[in-house]
Amino acid sequence: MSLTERLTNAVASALGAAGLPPAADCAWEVPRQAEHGDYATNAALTLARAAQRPPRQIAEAIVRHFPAMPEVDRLEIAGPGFVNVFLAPGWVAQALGGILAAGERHGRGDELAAQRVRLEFVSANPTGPLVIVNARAAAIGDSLARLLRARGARVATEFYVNDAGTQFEALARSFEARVRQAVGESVALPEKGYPGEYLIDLAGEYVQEHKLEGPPALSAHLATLETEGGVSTLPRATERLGRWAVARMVEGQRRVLAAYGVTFDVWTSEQHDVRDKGLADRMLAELTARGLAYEQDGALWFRSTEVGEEAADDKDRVLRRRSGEATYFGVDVAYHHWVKFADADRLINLLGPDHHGYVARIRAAMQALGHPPEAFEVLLVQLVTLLRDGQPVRMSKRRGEFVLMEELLEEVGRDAARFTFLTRRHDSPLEFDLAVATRQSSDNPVYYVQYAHARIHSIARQAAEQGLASPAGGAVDLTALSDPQEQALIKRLLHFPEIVRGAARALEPHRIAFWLQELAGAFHPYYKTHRVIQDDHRLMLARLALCAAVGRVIANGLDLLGVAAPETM
RNA sequence: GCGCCCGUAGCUCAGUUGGAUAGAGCGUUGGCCUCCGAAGCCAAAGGCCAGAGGUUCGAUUCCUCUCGGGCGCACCA
Repeated sequence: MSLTERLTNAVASALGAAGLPPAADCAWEVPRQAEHGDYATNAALTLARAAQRPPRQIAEAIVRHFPAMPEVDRLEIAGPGFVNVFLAPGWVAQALGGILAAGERHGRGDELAAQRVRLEFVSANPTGPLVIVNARAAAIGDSLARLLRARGARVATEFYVNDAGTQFEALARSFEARVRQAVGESVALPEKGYPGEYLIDLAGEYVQEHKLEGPPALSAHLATLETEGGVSTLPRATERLGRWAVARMVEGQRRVLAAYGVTFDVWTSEQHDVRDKGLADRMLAELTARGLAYEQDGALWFRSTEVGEEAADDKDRVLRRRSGEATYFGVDVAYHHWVKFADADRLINLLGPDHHGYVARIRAAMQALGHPPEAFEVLLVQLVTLLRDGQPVRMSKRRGEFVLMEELLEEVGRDAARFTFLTRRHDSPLEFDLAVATRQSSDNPVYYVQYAHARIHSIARQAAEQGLASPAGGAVDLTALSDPQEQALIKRLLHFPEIVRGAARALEPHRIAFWLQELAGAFHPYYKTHRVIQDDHRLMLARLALCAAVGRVIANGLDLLGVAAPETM
């Protein structure tokens, strides 16, 4: 049972003893001001109305009947009726032992143990290399997975490859044109094609790998491709070329993500895992049978406006075009219901802001199919405005101008890039100045946190070299840690599990990043003013234990962000 | 026109399901290495939390409106 849970029980017990009704919710917070104690509750304030008593009177009753606890040194009533709790220094010092014993598990919990989560992020179209905003989504998504797992959830991370439909066809046609150009044919890029240089490079690779020397060789090659099967409305050879390009593109994306430290449990192909299995047609039939879809003007429409009180869309949406082909939406409903919900009871999708108009209809469809509204969550990751020396850089795959995620990794580095993305809320637009990030890389807050970790390991190394390593477990007298800064550090470490729990519940990994900066910000000054390695052996061992715990928690926190915790820098 | 997100220090951003005196980094100014790592520490300056109402014991936080910025509103994905 956590400390705040024990405190809550104590309040309940006190209220009972005082003959007062139980507090509906007894929330504990850590006051900003140290003078206000280590924990404070507003229970008396929230209870005042129901109990028809002044809050301070209730607070007095709570304090008077509060059961004795080894954790608590004293209580105080403050302001309009807060009950402030001051922890007992002896108990705090001993609590450090619990943190050290928990080690890697300090911060973990099991309140999400019942959840099977399907977490989709990045899911960039296979029509070009990954760009900066993908790096942001990757950092957030990967950290979310780590957070949810830390609190017990079973998480499957997923990258959904949109390798079908209009965009795929545009890519296939563009790629074919580039291949033809590569062997010397004079053909123009299709009108809605992708002009990016990456397709030129890729076409060059294709020609080289297939040893296509000149237009005749290409024609013969394309003729052989025509004989093989295809599923889109494209000429078969064009589609085959497109498939090859997509496979290469996805492989490139996968490789960059891996270099970033992000791997996915599931790579879903729209073509193979949804369309080829006929899931879309099955879904459209099912929706029609359930009366959730209707025909009009030759198209099949979903009753978005009539489904789900909160999820209601503002207009009905097309599931199947007059041409007979399912829309992206139609496919997506089938995919969400039969693929994603097949082995998960909670879906979390990270999408770009351009998708936000799309969320309502998918949510409506999921509710109509019987999934509770809270089982489908969408996090809109806002755009990254990339600056170079203060000047905005346009990022458009279609115009072929962008800064690649790969380049970001080279210029800024994996840890600094991830940490920077994770020190912003996902829903606030982000300005990322490459020049500044590169020039000031040593001022990046990530190094501040990592430096504290490296410093701690340096101390431990020196202690070990001097034969001062701490004795086998339990022999350290932690009560030596009575200094206010030491007490404050331990209390901070004790907060960590609650911070992780809150970040996982709110799906906000940035809370971890900020908290780590605060922890490092408490450790560095402590280090400056307190000698760890020193003559007082008892105090030294206790301080070594404190440092070890701080290092351990920093490492645990950085791990939740997917950032390394180096022992030397 | 309708909908969503955002507006907090010069800049980039936090602000714990509404809590007590709104914080950090960068930048600026001034100090600190014969002593466990100066990627560090100490100090100063910097705010009408866009604005106006409302709910509340209490509002940066919730509601309404106004202003300002971004993004969506396809038988595209």
